[in-house]
Amino acid sequence: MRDNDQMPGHLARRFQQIAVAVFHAEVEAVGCDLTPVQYSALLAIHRHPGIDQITLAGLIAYDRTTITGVVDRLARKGLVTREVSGADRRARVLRMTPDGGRELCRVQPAVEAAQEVLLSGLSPAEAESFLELLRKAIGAVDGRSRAKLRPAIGATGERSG
Amino acid sequence: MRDNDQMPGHLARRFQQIAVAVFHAEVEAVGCDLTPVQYSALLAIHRHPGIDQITLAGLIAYDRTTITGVVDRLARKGLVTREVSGADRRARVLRMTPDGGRELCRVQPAVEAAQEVLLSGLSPAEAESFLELLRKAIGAVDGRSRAKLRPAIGATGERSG
DNA sequence: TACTGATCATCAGTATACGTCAATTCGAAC
DNA sequence: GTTCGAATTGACGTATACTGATGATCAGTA
Repeated sequence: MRDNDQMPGHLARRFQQIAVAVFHAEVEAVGCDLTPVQYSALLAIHRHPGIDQITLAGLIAYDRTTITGVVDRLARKGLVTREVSGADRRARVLRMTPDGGRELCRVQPAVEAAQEVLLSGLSPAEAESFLELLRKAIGAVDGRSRAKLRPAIGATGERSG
Repeated sequence: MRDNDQMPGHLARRFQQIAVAVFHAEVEAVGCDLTPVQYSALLAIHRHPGIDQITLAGLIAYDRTTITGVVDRLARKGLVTREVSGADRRARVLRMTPDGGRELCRVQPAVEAAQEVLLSGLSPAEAESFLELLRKAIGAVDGRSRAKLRPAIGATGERSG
């Protein structure tokens, strides 16, 4: 039996745990109240106005049911609007409000700072190599997070909607 | 604004998300019902019989309030026992049951398999380099989260204060 | 004995994450 | 026009994770 620091799964959990804490600290420091997931969603909605929730989930690799709560909280803060689509009344059309735009601009430097803190233990060359390997590792097993889901539904990230 | 691919925080979340899914798949395949966190806790209790919950939390870098629920579920499955310590009536002494030992043995190959799957996109040299950088990055920012890594003081997990 | 501060476990509240199921709606076949 | 399969969303249950608060206990002190 290996030690915990030999287990990529454990290290992944630990790194992500710290990443969330660092994000919270940096974002709070600039007076914003956004979680990492809420930031990702807000950014995606900004880049894809009128997106529906399923497509949004695919874009940032979230579970479909998780998006409901995330969007709910963003809407409650007045950062996005969620309206029934005219073309497809099942779908909810998501748009960023002016308040959402301001919040996104305001939080941006904090997000950048958080990413730098996370890699502060590595030299620039090491950081680059680390991200490269991380992307490579993810790429090889991407789609595994859907392994237990019914196969009929589309893959994460591509819905060409 | 960077793309998600350039954000270590996002990549960390994605990698961890996949790690959990792969773990679940492999563990289910051998007929076990353990989450990654439950496995870590069970292994730590096996290695430190009589450990209390706070020390356990420090060993595997969990939040102290999370441990309550994790141990609760392990106890409900009959894999560990939780009794009030004779020396310190605030503390709960944790021990693995024979059933817990059997479950741990049975799940071990699945856990190993999951770790291999996670790194399947990397060559052995790359995998080693990746884990090295991951450990280094974590080491530099460890302590930023509420759940800090704290090595056990005594061999059996006694913390004397 | 009583007070004080620290420690251990737990609970309430919030948020992420996933699976299952139900309700609604859409598109297409009948 | 109604029925049927598919798709979108939401509700509910379970698990992890952290903040803040509380109760119980321990150790030290007056």
